[in-house]
Amino acid sequence: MTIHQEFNIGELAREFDITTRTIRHYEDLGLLKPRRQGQSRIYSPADRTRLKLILRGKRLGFSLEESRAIVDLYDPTHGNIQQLQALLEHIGQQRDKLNQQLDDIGKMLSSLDEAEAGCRAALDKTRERTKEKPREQT
Amino acid sequence: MTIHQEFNIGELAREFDITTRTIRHYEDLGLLKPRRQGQSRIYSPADRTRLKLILRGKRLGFSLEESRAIVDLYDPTHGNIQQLQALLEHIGQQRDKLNQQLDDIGKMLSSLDEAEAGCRAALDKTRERTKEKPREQT
DNA sequence: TGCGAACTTTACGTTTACGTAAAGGTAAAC
DNA sequence: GTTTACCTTTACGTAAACGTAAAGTTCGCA
Repeated sequence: MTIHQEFNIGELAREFDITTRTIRHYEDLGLLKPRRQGQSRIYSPADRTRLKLILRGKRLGFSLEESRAIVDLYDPTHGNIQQLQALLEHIGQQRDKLNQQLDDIGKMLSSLDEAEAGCRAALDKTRERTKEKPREQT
Repeated sequence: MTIHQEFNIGELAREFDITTRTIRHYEDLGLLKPRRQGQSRIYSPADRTRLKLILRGKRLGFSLEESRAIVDLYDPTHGNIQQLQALLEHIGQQRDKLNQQLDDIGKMLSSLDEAEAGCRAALDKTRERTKEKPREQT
C-alpha cells in the first residue's frame, strides 16, 4: 500500500512559502486542478509536484505560460504524432533556453568573482590608509 | 590610440534586438546615462556593456532593480567600508541565487531528458502500430 | 526645398502576476 | 454558542516592464 498523502491549500502554501492566493491564481490559469472535497481543495502528490515545477520555473524567470508548457511535458495527452513531434521540438527549445542560461550564469559568476576581488582589494587599501588592523574573515 | 566607438540608440536596439523604447525605459530608471549630442543620445562602449549586463539579467529572470544592483557592481562608488561590505554581502547573495539557478537548471535538464525519452518511446510505439517505416533523424 | 528616416518627449494603455479587501461557509475548541 | 482558524468566491488594485500613439525636431539628399 502506497501512502496517498494529500494536502490542503494552507499546507502547500506553508511548505513552499507562497500565499494561498498564489496557488489559487495558478488554478485560475489552469496550471493546477485539485479535486474538491465539498468546497475545499485537496491536492494530490502529483499536484504538489506540478506546483514545485512551476515554482522552479519561476526561479528561472519563466512566465507562467512557459511553466505551463514545462509542466505539461509531464502528463502529455500522448495523442498523435504531430503532438509528440511538437513536444520534442518544444523540449529542444527549452533545452536551448536552459543552456543559454547556463552560459549566462557562468559569465555572471566569474564577473562576481572579479567584482569581489576588486572589492576586497579596495577594502584592504582603505584599511591600510586608516591603519586599521585586518579584520577576521567574514 | 584606442578606438572610441560610440553608438546611437537605433544601433544598440538593432544589435540586441530590443526596441528603442526599451532602452529609453532603462534610462528612465537610471540604468543607463548616455551623454547627449544636442538632443540625441550617444552611448559609450561602457554604456553598451551595461545594457548587455541588464539583458543578461533579464534572461535569468532578474528584475530591472536586481539588474541595477548587478550592473552597479562594475562601477561602484568605492566609498566607505560599509558600502564595500554591503557590496560583498550582495555579491554573496547574487552568487547564492545563481547557484540555486544552476541547481534548478540541472534538474530541469534531466527532466527534459526523461520527457524526451518517453516521447520518443511513445512515437516508436505509434509507428509500430501504424506499421510506418522509421523516420530519418530530426 | 521638401521628403523620408532617423531621433526626441509626453502620456495613456496593456500584460503579467499576483495583493488585498469584502463577505461569507465550516469545523474544532473553549 | 461563540470565538478562532481555517477555507471559500468575487472583485477591484497594483507594480513592473514595456507598447503605442501623437506631435515635434533634425539630418541628408534628390
